[in-house]
Formats: sequence, structure tokens, C-alpha cells
Amino acid sequence: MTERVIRLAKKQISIHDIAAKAGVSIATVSRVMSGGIASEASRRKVEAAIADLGYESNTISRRLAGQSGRSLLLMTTDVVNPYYSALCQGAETAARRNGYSLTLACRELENRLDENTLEHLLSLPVDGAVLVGSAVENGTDEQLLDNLLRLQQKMPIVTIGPRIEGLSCVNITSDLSVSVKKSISHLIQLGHRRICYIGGSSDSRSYRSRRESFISEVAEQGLELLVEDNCGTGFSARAGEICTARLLSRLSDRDRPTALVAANDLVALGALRQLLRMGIRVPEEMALIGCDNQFFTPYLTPPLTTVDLHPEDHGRCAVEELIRIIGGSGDVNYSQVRECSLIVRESCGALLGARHFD
Amino acid sequence: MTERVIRLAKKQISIHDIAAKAGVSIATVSRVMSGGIASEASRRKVEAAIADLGYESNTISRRLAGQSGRSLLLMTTDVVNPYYSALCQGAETAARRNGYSLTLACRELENRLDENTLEHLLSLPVDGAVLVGSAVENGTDEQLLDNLLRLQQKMPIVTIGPRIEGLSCVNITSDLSVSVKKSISHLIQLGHRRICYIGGSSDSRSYRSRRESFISEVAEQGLELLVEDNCGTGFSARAGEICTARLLSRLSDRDRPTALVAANDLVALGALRQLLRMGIRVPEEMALIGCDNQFFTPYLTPPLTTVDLHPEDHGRCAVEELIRIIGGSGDVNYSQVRECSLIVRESCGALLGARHFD
DNA sequence: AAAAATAGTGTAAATATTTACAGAATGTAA
DNA sequence: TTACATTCTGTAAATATTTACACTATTTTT
Repeated sequence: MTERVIRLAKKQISIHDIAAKAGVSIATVSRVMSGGIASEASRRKVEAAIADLGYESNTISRRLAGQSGRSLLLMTTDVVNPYYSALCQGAETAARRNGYSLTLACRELENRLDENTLEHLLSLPVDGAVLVGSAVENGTDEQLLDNLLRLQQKMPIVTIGPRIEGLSCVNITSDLSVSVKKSISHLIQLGHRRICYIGGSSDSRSYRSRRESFISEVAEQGLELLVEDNCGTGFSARAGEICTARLLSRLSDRDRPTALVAANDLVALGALRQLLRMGIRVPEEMALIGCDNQFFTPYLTPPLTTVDLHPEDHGRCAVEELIRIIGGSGDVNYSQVRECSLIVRESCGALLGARHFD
Repeated sequence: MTERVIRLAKKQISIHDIAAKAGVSIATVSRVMSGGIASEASRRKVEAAIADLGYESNTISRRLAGQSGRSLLLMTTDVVNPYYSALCQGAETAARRNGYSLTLACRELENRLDENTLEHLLSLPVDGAVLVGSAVENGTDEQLLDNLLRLQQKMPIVTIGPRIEGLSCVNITSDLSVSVKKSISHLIQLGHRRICYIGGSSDSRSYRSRRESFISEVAEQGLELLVEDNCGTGFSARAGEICTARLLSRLSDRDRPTALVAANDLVALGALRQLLRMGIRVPEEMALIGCDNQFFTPYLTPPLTTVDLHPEDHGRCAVEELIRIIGGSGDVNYSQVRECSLIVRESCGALLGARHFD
């Protein structure tokens, strides 16, 4: 009934073997390994034995004895979304560079961190967790807070995304209002006055924050707010298509916006396709601006103007912060706001005449 | 000097606490947990105590005592490439469904599994590894074999990609010759005779295998082999651009191929852009076919015809095989060849007149 | 009724490490 | 020479589990 395990033949070389070979006790070996107090003579003998036998200390028992196992958890929504996969890549690289390994927990697109997932996370042998995506985006603040506090009892956490009210932890965030401001000023500079935000889901806290920034910035600049209730439907290319079709079918040609700000590049991709389908030329008749600077954006026709949030940087930062916290040094409750940059290409009409290609 | 570790207050509830509460020995608790021999009475008492105290067994010590820690390793090249991220998603989901966790080791695009990385992998507390990308693609067969055999001494492995000569392990693979055959027959059906393969890197074993298939299929069909040495330069969109530009600048208009088969969708994306830049219309003047059915392909202009290798399926399969092997049942040395499907869209001229959109 | 088999249980060893504590060896000061 | 401090080392306990082994109690077979 009990599961049979393949036992791979050779017994591990243990600290005991080293001790025997070097003619010292296991305690001394351990101290040499961890840089503790030991005489030069012992140190040399132990190091020779280690090199000789090719010994590597065992993560499992080190951890059982109360040490860090040097492994971190990354919880994301959906690595297929290039924003998350770039973040993941950044996190993994940073972890590996610091001698940590990274365990991945993804969710298919779901509403929130549920009971099962939480149990799974809690049972994982890791020293800390980076949380991004639905785990910190979707659901009410109380639900999120409940789950995260429970997780936090077991391990330190770092969140990426909008700060969660009432949770004290390190938080990596983009100033979405800056990203929106940059997009809107770029459009205004190019002469646009009728700008509409498309795509996204109001389940997402990032979305809500970005949308609020959009609304307030539109007001600030004295622009008209266009069909504000048309936002939403999701973060996919399909959502971009649907959303664009719905928006334009509702409005007469003269009420139509002259520029669309998409929730992300996927939404922009779908919008672009829908605009083409409807015979509306980009950027001549409609400007389009995305978000995330995903790898395919320079290759679209026209190349997409977008905002780079530097997700690899988010991943790297979160991991470095987490390792710092595990090391026990410094502040464990603040937000680090990361830069974002507007990447100007041709989908809003800039650069156009100059050189259509390149 | 020694790193200080945050110790989170509460001591874990252990098997001893359960034993005490249930009035039995720890051995009995362990047997109840693992479904071993125990009386109904003990079983009930133990289960009550477990529910009462909310006990969860400790992965670390279970593993130290020689049991599976229920965690797997996935080694990929580069999760930012959508093929790998889809694979990764499939693997993670399958692992989680089976109660396993998935640790990720990515490499930035590098030539091969080097010494450092291998050390890292060997030190990881996992029960088995799925290998895909540069770890099983790049380098000579001897180098690969050396590394993989060393890894295999520590844990069972499953590889995804072309089978490695001399390595006995489970291998998940796509029949690339079928994928190439499907692409070529599609093009021939549409009247093409001058077909050229672009992109990819001869460091990659998948690439070499796919290219060989291309060459032999071109011969089989009695087609002319076009500038065969022009292949290569990489798997990125940039590579597609460069490769296309170079190819077309070398040939007079009448020697030019009428169809391009790209190493993957990224290469096709770059090729598409370059063709547009050179004023060559797709599909009217040049057909283009990709590989991977990445999420952006339906949204290109024209929508890209491509081959879906079903990477999530590869990931899922590999993980399921690995878990089976860890469970100790069945064959541990064979190749499982997975299906691939041609996704016909408009970039080769099919579907064109009928309905240009949708 | 005796012998044998079976079911259930507890003790203790095993896994590979860290570290508190005690003790030994050495050096320094009075 | 004695007292004290310092440096170094080894023993053993601790971590949370599994499991071999010995033992008891029950059931089955002869």
C-alpha cells in the first residue's frame, strides 16, 4: 500500500566520513564548513578531506537542524503571460546567483488564493515567498489579508503589485499613476484629446489602481472622460478585440476616441487586429498605446508604443529583498517603487514620417 | 560571521504531539499516516488527534528518513520564450495536481549545462528532474551524456526533445519530421515549389533534426533545395529579420523562394516584419509558416499558419512520467512521441479569399 | 489443547546536520 | 607556581520522520 521509492544505490558522503578521514569530530567539520572557530590545522585537514571525497553538505538535514534551506517560493498567476514569465526569469536568476533555488507555484487564471492552494504553499519547504498575480491582486482586501497573514506566520513574504492595506511586508510596486501620466502626456503632445482606456478586469487591484489614475489624469488635463463603463473584460488579446468592437459599435464616428490606452500589450494586440478588421488605420485614424513592452511589440505593424514596467527587475528586486529579510537584516515593512519607461514607437503617430522602419 | 536566521516563533506540531494526544506511540501515528497496519481503534484516535491539532507532516524530515519529498525539478533554457513558459505551466499544473511541487532552474541562453549549474542541480532537494532546452539541446553528445549521467546517479530524469544516444531514460519528443512534412505538403498543395527554411541555431539538436527532416523531405518531394547554408542565426525575432534580409539580398527576384518555413514563431515574426519592410506582400508574394502556435500568431497580419507542438502537453506528460518512475512502476527507458498539429491560417494563402478576417 | 500464524504495538536506530555545553590544551598575568 | 583567560575540540542532544525488530495478544490450524 505504501508507495515504493526508488533508492539510488550509493549512500551519500556525510560529515561523518569527512570527520573520519580528517581525524576530527563532526562538530569541527561543521564549524569549518560554516566558517566558525577552528584551528588552521583542522581547517586544512577538513578542507583536504572535503576536496578528496567530493563532499557536499545535505540541504535536507541542514534545514532540519534549523538552518535555511536556501530555497524560495514564487507564486504567480500564469507564467504564459510574458509579464509574469519575465518576472519569473528575473527572480530565478537572482535566486540562483545568491545560491538559492526557486520553487514555482502558478495558478491558472483563478479568482483568488483558495484554501487548497494555501495548504499547498504552507507545506512547502521554503524560506520565504514572493507573491505576484492573483494571490495579491484578486479578491477583497479582507480575504487577501487573511490568507497572507496565515502564510506570513510560516515565512517572510514579499509582494509585487499594489500595496495591501494592513499587511506589513516588503512590497515591490510600479507607480502606475506615473505610467498612465506618461502615456497620456505623450498622446496629448501628439494632439489627442479624446482618449479611452480599454481592457482589464475590475477583479484586479492593479487594474483598479491604474484605471483610477487614468480617470483622475484625464480630469486633471481637462479631457473628456469617454464611456468610462466600457472598460474591463480581461487581460487577453481576445479581450482587446471584444472590447474595441463593443466600444466602437456604440459610438458614432464623430464621438469616437482618437486614441486607445490598453490595459496591457495583449489587449493592444487584440485591439490592433479589431481596428484593422474594421478598416480603421493605426495610427492615422486611431492611436494605440500598450503596456509591458512585451517581446512582440516592436514587430507589430505599426510597432507598438508601450510602457515598460521592467518585470525582470521586479522579480530580481523581490528576491533580493527576500534574501535580505531571511538574512535578518533591516527593515521589513516598506514599499519600493520601481521606475517605468515609455517606449515610443509608431502606433501613436510619433516617429512616423521620419523613418517608418527601424 | 555565520548568517543569522529568522526563527519564526511557534514550534511545529510533531508526530510526538499526536502520539501523546492519541495515547499511542509515534510509530503507530506514522503507520496510520502512511496507510500501514493499525487497528481501527488506533486509527480513529490518531485521526481525531490530527484533526484536532491541525497537524501536517514535515516534508523535510520525511525526506531525511528516506521518503519522497514530493518535489520535482524543471530545468529549462528561458521561460520568456512562450514555448518554454507554456511547457512550464503544464508541468507545474500536473505536479501540483499530483501533490508535488516544482522547482525551476532556468538558464539564460547559454551554450550548455556547465559545471556550476550541474553542481546547483545536484545539491537541490528534489526527487527527479525534467530537462528541456539547452540542458539537452546544446553541446556535443559526449558532453551532454557526461552531465546527464552524473545527474542521473542522483535522481531519475525525463528529457523533452530529441532522444540522446546512449542515455537510458524516458524521453518526450515531437516527431519533427511529421511537423516538417505537414508544413511542406501544405505549401505544395498551395502550389509552392521553391521553399526555404530560415532561422534556428545549429547548436541545437532539435534544430539539426528538424533541418535534416526538411532537407530530406524537400528531396523526397522533388523540390530544389534553396541556399541550404543560409539557415541558422538563432531563434529570436531579430534572427528572423536578419536571416530574411540576408537571404533575399543574396538572390535575384527570380531565384527567390516563394515560401519560407521558419524555425519557430518568433523567427516568423521577425521575417514578417522584414518582408513588410522590403515591400514583399505576405502571402501574395511570399508564404510564411511558423512553429509553436504561440499566443500572438492569430493576431498578426496576416494571421500566421503554424505548427502546434502542444508544449503544455509535453510538460504535463514529462511530469506524469517522472512521478510514475519515482513511484517505482514500469518502464524507465523509452521515447514517447507526441502529436503535433498544423494550424492553418492565412500566411500561406489558404483561407484567403474566403474570409479574410475571422 | 497445543502449536503456529497473524495482527497490532512500542522501542530504538537510522537519516545528516547544528550547536550548547563541557572539557582540554595553551598562553598570559600575578 | 598558581590562577585565569583564551582557543579549540569532542560529546551528545536536538530537529521530525520511517522502519526493523522484538514483543504481546489474538486467531487459526492441527
